[in-house]
Formats: sequence, structure tokens, C-alpha cells
Amino acid sequence: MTSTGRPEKRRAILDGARRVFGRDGYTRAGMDAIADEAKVSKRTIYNHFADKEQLFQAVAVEGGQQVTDAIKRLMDVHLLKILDLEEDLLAFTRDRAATIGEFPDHFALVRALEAEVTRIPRPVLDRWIAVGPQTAHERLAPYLAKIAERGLLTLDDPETAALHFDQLTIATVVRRTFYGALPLSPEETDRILRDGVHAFLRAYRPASS
Amino acid sequence: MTSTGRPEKRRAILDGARRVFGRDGYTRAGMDAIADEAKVSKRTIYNHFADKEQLFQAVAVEGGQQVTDAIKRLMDVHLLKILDLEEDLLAFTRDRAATIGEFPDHFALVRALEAEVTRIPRPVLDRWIAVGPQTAHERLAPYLAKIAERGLLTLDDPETAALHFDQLTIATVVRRTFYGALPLSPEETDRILRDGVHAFLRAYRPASS
DNA sequence: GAGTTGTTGCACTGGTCGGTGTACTTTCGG
DNA sequence: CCGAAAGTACACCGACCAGTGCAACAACTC
Repeated sequence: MTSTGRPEKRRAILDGARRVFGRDGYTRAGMDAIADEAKVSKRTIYNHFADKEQLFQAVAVEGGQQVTDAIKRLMDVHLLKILDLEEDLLAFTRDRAATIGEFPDHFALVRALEAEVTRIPRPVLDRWIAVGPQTAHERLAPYLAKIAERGLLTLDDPETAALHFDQLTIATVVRRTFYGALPLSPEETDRILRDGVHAFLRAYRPASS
Repeated sequence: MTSTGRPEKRRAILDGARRVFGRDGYTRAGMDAIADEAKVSKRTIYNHFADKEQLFQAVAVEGGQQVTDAIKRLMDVHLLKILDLEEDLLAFTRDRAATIGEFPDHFALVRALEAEVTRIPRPVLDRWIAVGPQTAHERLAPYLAKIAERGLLTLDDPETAALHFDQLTIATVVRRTFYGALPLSPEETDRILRDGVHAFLRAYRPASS
């Protein structure tokens, strides 16, 4: 499992592969195209990765990790000290929605990955899910629980609430735009997020308001 | 646009193509494999459809229409006469979730389609969206509006409420299972749907209960 | 039953692509 | 400055695949 070859080449390959896989999808992406994009010899790719499949998996997991980290930072920024709950949740989900545009290659690759879901070895798939989409909303739960402790939310189950928040906001935008592949006007995006946060609060805000 | 060739052959081709596209994805699916699956000569496929892309589009749109029709029927069954709102919504969403298992080839194909979203001509994509996923939840809105008229729901905007219902129930299952590609235990499915309906009602039920 | 239309099987083309072999050059640590 | 490790350029293999051409065959129509 120890990585062979020069690290900077490995980086270039991963970056190039992310772009090409995102642009062309898994099957259409050619190893020659990836080599060109990474400005690396095709032979070097095979010195770092056993085959196309392993390269794809490496790129997917790395990207998932990066996005998860970015979201974690957003949670710390917006959800630790709450002034106006609705505004803070809205600000969080807006920034979260913006990450779609900040990692366009990764999310394009996610579309490719989901199409291959039945052909990806289960352990690899589970690892990606664990690193990426699963923790993305599971990590939200403790923040919501903390907010609930202050009496700002009524939560029977923080994880379910986190899932519902996700579904009502970011997941709706993701679904409408196919992970950012189709355009969605800022106004429309904002309306979705506002409505979603609003509905979430109606479902989870204490009766005494 | 008038269709050439014998209709029963066209049917066989569409059915075979749906299976193979669903199993192998767009790029991996071979026209020879489709011909075998449809028990038809490859030459006949090209007599009915200009090329692989057009065949794929035809299959996608037809499948989307079938699913949309099935869901419409479920709405009529469950959402016209309401006895217990929570139970009726739950029964509806359960049956709706079951459609994922009833059209496995179609939903596998949808995964392939979403991966190709950037490569599908916009008019074709728009047509599929209009026939399939869009109307799927937009058609729910009038049913909810009708229920609201009886005072069982408080809706500012029926379409938004329909979208939220969708997101909180079926969309969550779809996301977790990747359109049915990964297994999800009936208990887990039921928990998701129950929780979703419950949250929906907390957000949209009149204060006087 | 003649003619048209559709279907079949098969060979074939032109192209793409994953992966390898090899001989040469570059990089870098000691 | 030397030697090993890594990278490069390029030709190459085998497999696969979309789409076509063609000749024989089957099935409807009038």
C-alpha cells in the first residue's frame, strides 16, 4: 500500500484524472487523455496506480474527503455560536450550496461514480460513502444537538433531523442541478434554500416561540 | 418522425435496450448485446433507430412516462379520500417507494442517464425531465392543495410543500439506495418514510390539532 | 402470387482504448 | 559525480465496438 513514485507526479495525476473523469465520465475517459491533462507520461500513471479502476477510486475518495472537510469548516463557522437561528442556518446552507460550484470536477465525477455503483467493489464503495456523503450529514447532527440543548430546537433524534435538514436544503439543489451540471439561477437557489430552512424550522422549532 | 418497421420489433428493442442500458450503462452497453437481449438482428435496430443515442433517449423517455403514470395512479388511490392523513400519506409513500423495485431496469438506466447529463442534447434532456422527475412531484401539488382545502394542511405554496414531501420521503430512500442499486432493509426504509411523513406533518399541519 | 416492406445473419471497416515493452533521459540522494 | 529510481516517448497488442453493405429470407398487402 505504500505509494511509489514521486509525490508531485502523483498529485498531477490525481488532479488530471479528476478533471478528465469529471468531463468525460468513467468509461469515456481515456488514460491517454488523463496523461495529457496531467502533463505526465501514460507509463508514469501505471507506475503510480495499478489500473484505471484504482485510479478512479483514489480520485473519488480524495475528492470526497476534501468536500467533507470543507463542509466541516462551514459548520464550525456558522453553527457554533447562534444569534438568529434561521439566519445562521440559511447562511450555512448557502455556503454549503456554494461548495457544489467550488468542486465542479469532483461533483461531475460523483455523477460518474453513481452510474458505476453496481460495478464498484463493495468495500471501495463503502469507503467512499463513509468518507463523503454519509458523514456529510451525519456530522451535522451534533451541531444540531448542541443548538437543541440551548432550547432553540426540539429534537427527538438529531441524526434524523440532520438528514431532514439536508434533504430540505442542499439535497434539493443537488437534485435539481444534477450536482451542478445544470444551471440554476441564484434567485431560484435561494428560494429553495429559504423555503427548506423555513420548513425545517416549522418541523423542529419548539412550540414556544 | 413516423415510426418505421414492425411495432412488435420496436417493442422488443426498447425492452431489450432498457435492460442492457440498465445493466451496463450507456457507454458499456453494446448494440450487439442489445440485439441479443431483444432477440432481434442488430440491423433491425438500425432500421428502427438512427443510432445508439436516439435509442437510449427513446428508452429513457418511455420509462419515465411509465413511472410517472404509475405514480399518478398511486396518488389517485391514496390521496383522494383521506381518512387518517398521516396513515394515508404513509401508505402512499410506501407504495411510491415500492415503484423503485418495480422498475429496476428503468431506474438503473436513470443512473446512467444522469451520468451523461452534460452530453445529452438539452431539448432531449428537458423532455425527459418534463415527462419524468419533474412532473412526478409537481403532480402531487394539487392533491395536497385539495387536502389543505379540507383544513388538514396549511399550505402557503402547494408546489413547495409537494417538493418538501418528496424530499423528506422518497428522495431520501432514492439517495440512500442510489435508485435501488443498493439494498435497504424494509425496516430501515419504513423508518425513513415514517420519519419523513412525520416531519412533513409537523411542518405543514395546522396549529389546531 | 407478385411485389413491397421488413428482418436476418454475417462479414467488414475504421476507430478507440487499456495496458505493456523497451530503450532512452531525467532527477536526486549519498 | 555516480548509480539507482523514476519519468518519458513511442510503438505495439488484443479486444471491443458503432455502424454499414449485402444477399437471402420472411411476412404482410393488394
